[in-house]
Amino acid sequence: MSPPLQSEPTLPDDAGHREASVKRASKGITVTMRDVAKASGFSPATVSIVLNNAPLAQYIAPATKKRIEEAARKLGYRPNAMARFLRSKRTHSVGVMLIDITDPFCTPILRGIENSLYQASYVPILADAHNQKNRFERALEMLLERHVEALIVVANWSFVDIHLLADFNKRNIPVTTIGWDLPGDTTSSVMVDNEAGGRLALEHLYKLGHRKIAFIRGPKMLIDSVPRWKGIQKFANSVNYEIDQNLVMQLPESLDPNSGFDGGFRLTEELLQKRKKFTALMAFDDLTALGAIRALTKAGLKVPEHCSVAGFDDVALSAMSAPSLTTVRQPLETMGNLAVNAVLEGINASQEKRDWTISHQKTSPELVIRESTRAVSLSSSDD
Amino acid sequence: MSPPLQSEPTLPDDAGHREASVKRASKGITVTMRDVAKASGFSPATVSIVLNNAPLAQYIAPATKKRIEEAARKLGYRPNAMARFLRSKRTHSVGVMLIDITDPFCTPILRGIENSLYQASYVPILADAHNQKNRFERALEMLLERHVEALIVVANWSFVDIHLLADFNKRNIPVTTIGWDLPGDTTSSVMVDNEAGGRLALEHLYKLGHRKIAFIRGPKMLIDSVPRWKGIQKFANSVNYEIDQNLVMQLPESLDPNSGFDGGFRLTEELLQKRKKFTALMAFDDLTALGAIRALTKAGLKVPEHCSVAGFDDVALSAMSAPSLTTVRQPLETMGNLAVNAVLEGINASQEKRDWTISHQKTSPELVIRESTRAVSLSSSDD
DNA sequence: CAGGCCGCTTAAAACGATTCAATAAAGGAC
DNA sequence: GTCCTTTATTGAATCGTTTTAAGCGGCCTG
Repeated sequence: MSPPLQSEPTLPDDAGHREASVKRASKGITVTMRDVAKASGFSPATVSIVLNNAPLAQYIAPATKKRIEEAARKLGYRPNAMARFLRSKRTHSVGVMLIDITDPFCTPILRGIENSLYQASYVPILADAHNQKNRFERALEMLLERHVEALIVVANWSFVDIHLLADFNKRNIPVTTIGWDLPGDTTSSVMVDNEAGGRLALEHLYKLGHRKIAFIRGPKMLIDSVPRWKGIQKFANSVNYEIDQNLVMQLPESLDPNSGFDGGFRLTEELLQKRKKFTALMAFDDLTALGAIRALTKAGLKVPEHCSVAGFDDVALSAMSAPSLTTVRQPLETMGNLAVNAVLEGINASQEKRDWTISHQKTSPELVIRESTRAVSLSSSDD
Repeated sequence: MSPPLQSEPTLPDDAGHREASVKRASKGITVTMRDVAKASGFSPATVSIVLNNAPLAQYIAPATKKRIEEAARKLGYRPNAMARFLRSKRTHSVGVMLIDITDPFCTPILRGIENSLYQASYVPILADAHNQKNRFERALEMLLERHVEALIVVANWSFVDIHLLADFNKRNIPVTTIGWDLPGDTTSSVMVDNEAGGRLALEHLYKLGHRKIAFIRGPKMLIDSVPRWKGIQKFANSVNYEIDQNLVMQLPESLDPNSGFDGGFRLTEELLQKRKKFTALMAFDDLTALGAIRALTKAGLKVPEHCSVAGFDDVALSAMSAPSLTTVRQPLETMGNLAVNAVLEGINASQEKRDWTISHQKTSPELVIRESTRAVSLSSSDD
C-alpha cells in the first residue's frame, strides 16, 4: 500500500474502526460520496468512477480502488439513488400496473415479474387500477412523474381502455402487457396461446369419451374468450364433433375478476334446468369451473362421477379444491419473466438510441389432469 | 389580465395552441420548469412556488398564478420527481416487503396497502423476500438506497429474522409489520387478535355440540400459533371442556406458506389412523383446513356430515371450495390500511422532527359460518 | 530537448427542482 | 423627503451524483 496519507493505522480493518463508523452512521448523518472522497483522500470523481466500475475505472490504480472501496465500506456509504437518477436519467425502476390485484391470476405473475426485475437490479413500482379508468390514468401519471424506465401491465381481466398508454410511446418508454394484446407495433405482449389451450381441454374431455359437453364461454369483451373458443371449435371440427349450441353458455360482462365463480354457478344451474343431459363441462376459467362444480353438487350430481369439469388457468386454489381441478395451466410466473425480459430489451435499446422490436409472445399452455375429470361412465353416457 | 408581455394572443386557450403544445411534448423534449418559466414570463422560483402552492404563494398575484398554471398545462409540464426528491429529501414512496408473495393471504393486504398509499399520493415499491434471509437483506438495501420514507413488512408466514430492520430505526424511518409483532418500541405492528380468533372458532364448534374435537396447531415458530392456541385453551377452560391431547397435532416448520395444505392432509391422515374418533377438526389456517378436508374425503368421511372443519384467515378460496369453509376472517384489507396509517403518522412526525408513537394494533377477527361445519349428528356423536 | 503519449486523477459543469435571503415597487405615516 | 411595511418576485445556492474534458508528471522518441 502507498504511504499513509491519512493518520489511519494500517491495521486490516480492525473492529474498533468499524464500530466507530457504525456509530457515525447511526447519528443520522447521511454518508455522501464526498465523505468517502475525503476519507480515502481522493476526489469525488474518482470515487464515483471506482464505485460504479465505470469505463474509466480501467485506468485507476488498483491500490486506489482498494482504498476507496474500503473507505466506502467503513463509512457505510450508500449511494443516493435520487441524485444518481437525476444525473444519469436512469431510475432503475419499472412500473407494474395491475388492472385488478384481487385476481388470483396475478399473484404468480407478480412473483415472476418481481423476481426477474430483482435479478436485473430493477425495482417494481406497483399500481392497482381497480379496473377503473380514472385510477388507471392517474396511476400512469404518477409512474411517468417517477420516470419509470418501462411499464408492465397485467391486464388479466380488463375492460379498461388501454389506449391510454400513448404517452409512454411518445416518450419512448417500453411497454409490455400480460394477458392482453394491443394490436399494432407500439406495445409488446405476453399471452398464453389460448387457442392451443382451448384445444387441449376439449381434446382431453373428448378422449375421455365425452360427447355431451357443455361450455361456459368467457365474457365477450375479454380478449381471451375468442381464441379459446376458436381452439375448441377447431378441435371439434377436426374430429367431427358437433357442439350442441344448447349447451353453450356465456359469462356476462363484469368488472370483477372473481365474478366467474358466481357466473359459473348460475349458468350451470341454467344448464341443468334445461334438462339437456351433459357428461362434461368446460369452463372459461378455474373460478367458473369451481362455480359450476358447486352448482352440480347442489343439484346432487357428483364431480367427476356424474359430470367431468375442466377449468383454465391453474390458479393456486385449483390444486386444493375438492375435487381438485383438471385445468389448462398458464405458465404465469414464466409470463412475468418474459414480460420483464421484453421491457429490459426495450430499455437497453432505448438507452443505446436504437429501436427495439415489439414482440407478441405466446406461451404454451399445459394440460393438468386432476380429479375433476374422468372417463365417461356407462351409466351417464347412455341417455 | 396585465399587459401582454409575450406576443401571446389573449384568446382563452384556443384549440390551436393546445395542439401545438402537444406536438412539442411529443417530440420527446422533456418539459422542465425552466420552460414553463420562460413560457409564462416568470422565473423558475415563482413557478415552483405557484405550482407547489408553497407558503410564499400567498403573496403571488392571482394573475401571475393563472398565467403560470396555464403555461404549465399547455406545455404538458410534469415535475421531475427525482429532482424534486433530491432537493426536498422526500421521495413519497414506501417500501412494501412481502416475506412471501405466493401466500394468498398477501393479496388483500396488498390491495389495502396500495389503496391507502394511493389516497395519500404515495407509491409502493415492492419487494418479495421469498422467505430468504439474503433476499430480505438485499431488498432492504435497495429500499434504503431509494430512500423510501417508510417500510411495511407483510410477514405472514415468516421464519426470516426480522431484526435486520435496525438500519431503518437508525435512520428514523418508520416501520410497520403486518402479521408479525416485533416486541419493543421500535416497530409498529398490525395483527389480528389471534386469541380472540381461536376462541371464536372453538366456541362455534362447541356450540354446535362437538365434544370430540381434533386440532392442528400452527408451526411452533410462527408467531400466530401460540396466541391462537391460547384462545382455544381459554375457551375450553371456561366451559370445562377438556382438550384431548391425542387429538392435537402440530404442523412442522416449513418455509412455504402454502405448505399448510400438505401438512393438513398428512396430519389428518395420522389422526384418522389413530382410530380415535373426532367429530370436528379445527385447523391452523384455511389451507390446512382444505388439506384436512381432502384427507377426510379420501378416507370416505363427508364434511360436514361426518366431521366439521373450521379454518382460519378467510383467504379468497375459502368461499369457493367445496364445501365452502367455515373460518375466522382476518380483516386483511383493513390491516393493510391500518399499516399505511401507522407509517404515514410516522412519516409526518419524522418530518416535523418529533417522535411518533409505536403502536401495536390488534384487529378483530370475525367468524364466517359456511358449509364445512354443522351441528354434531346423532350418528357420529355416540361412539 | 521539444513534443507526444501514457497512466492516473480531478475540476467543474451539469441534472431539475426547492428555498432563503434579497430586492423592488408601492403605498402610508411622520 | 425619509423610513417602514406590505406585496410580489427573483438570484443564487443547494441537494448528491455523473461525466467530460482537461491536468499533470514522467518517460519515450526522434
